[in-house]
Amino acid sequence: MQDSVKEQIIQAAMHLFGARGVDATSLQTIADEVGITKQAVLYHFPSKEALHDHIINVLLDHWERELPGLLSAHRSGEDRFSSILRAVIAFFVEDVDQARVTIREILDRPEELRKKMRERLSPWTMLISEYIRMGQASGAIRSEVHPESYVTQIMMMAIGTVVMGDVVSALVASDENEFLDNRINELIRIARLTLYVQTEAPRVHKKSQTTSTGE
Amino acid sequence: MQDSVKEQIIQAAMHLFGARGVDATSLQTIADEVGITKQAVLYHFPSKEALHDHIINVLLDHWERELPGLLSAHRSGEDRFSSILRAVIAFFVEDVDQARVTIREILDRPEELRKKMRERLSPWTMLISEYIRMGQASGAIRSEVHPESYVTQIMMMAIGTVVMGDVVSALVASDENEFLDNRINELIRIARLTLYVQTEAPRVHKKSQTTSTGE
DNA sequence: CTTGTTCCTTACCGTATGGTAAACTTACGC
DNA sequence: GCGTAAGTTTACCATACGGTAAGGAACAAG
Repeated sequence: MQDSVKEQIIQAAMHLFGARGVDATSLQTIADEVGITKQAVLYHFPSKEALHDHIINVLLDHWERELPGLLSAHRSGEDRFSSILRAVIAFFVEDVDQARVTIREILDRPEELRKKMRERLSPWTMLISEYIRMGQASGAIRSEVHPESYVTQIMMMAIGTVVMGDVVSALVASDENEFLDNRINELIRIARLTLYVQTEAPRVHKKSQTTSTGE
Repeated sequence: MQDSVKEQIIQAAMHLFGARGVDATSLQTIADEVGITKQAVLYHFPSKEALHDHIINVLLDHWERELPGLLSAHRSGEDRFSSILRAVIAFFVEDVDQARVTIREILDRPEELRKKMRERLSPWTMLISEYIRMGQASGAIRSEVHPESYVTQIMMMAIGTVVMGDVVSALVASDENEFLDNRINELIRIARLTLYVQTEAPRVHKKSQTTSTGE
């Protein structure tokens, strides 16, 4: 019974905020999508700003809840890396709305988001930096890697791949033959190769140069 | 004398659209920034949508004009790559507003932007893909590179670094010690290493393993 | 002086927005 | 039956928005 009206409002808002942006989404539109009146929305959330804030918190809650799981419980060794990265990407793919809202929030209210991210998420992601430093100490990870910047760049690439990739790829694709899977594979190749000392791909997926006969 | 009112409107709109988004920017706000009335804006542009469209075209014009120059007129060899990439990044850094507007447009009107990008920009960026393929044929560039995806990802990383980097880096930085330069350097390292076959940092040979701090 | 054009202003309008106030409905404990 | 609290509705409001209409100021050409 938790799929209450309030929950529906949150879902609708997350979707619409992601698709059109907060400013471009009126309370009426959200209400319509849920099938209630605008005032019903204002009953559950005292103001639009309160709803906005709540949506951001929902998003951070979700990440805070899922992130630890993504970073553990995977195979060990170097494949562990690909596995984790794929999980992170899948996480964004499954929640495109949330990814879009995140990017919009970065643009609209960077200061607030920075603060919240640092408070709530950085404890987890900084584990990755630590992991990298340990790897550097043991010689498994390239010494030139700048851990924090590396993580930042890969994270950005992951979320960007999902949210903006299909448009950016128009820069370079003359046809519709540029698919998400290709970009994800390239992202993983890039991330892995630039991290580990020995990464001459165990199984070179030499899928194509001329035709990517994907689905 | 071309720094006319119309030009001022365009500049103000570019800035405000980038900072707050198109929907969140009223014609009045633009007019205020220029120091004229709202109707003066509507004299030069018949509607807000027309202004919006024009801004996007200005942006594409700019890119179309500058891109060729960025891709040529640089040193040759492998340094040419870093040089070009730095120029591209500098291009975004100098026009953060335009970069921000671009990302917002990707979110708000992906279809339209896709179309325009493909028509106007892809001829230039596809040169890079061609360059990569040639490099692959000659053996200088890694065969695993998926040219289009590679270009897409690096482009996205470049623009993302400038526009979203400081917020995303909050994921991993406990303090303000994470700067743009670090991310740019890491981006260049990543881009270069994943492209060329021989990129074991020009100076790292058997001699020394612990050479970390590059330039 | 008149006419026309360019650029910009004041005045105004219909609509949609976020938000307040109050009434209504349903359910539940007493 | 009565009170009361949660949830939702209808009614209403002030504001801000994009846009239209019309009029002026400046200036040039006849």
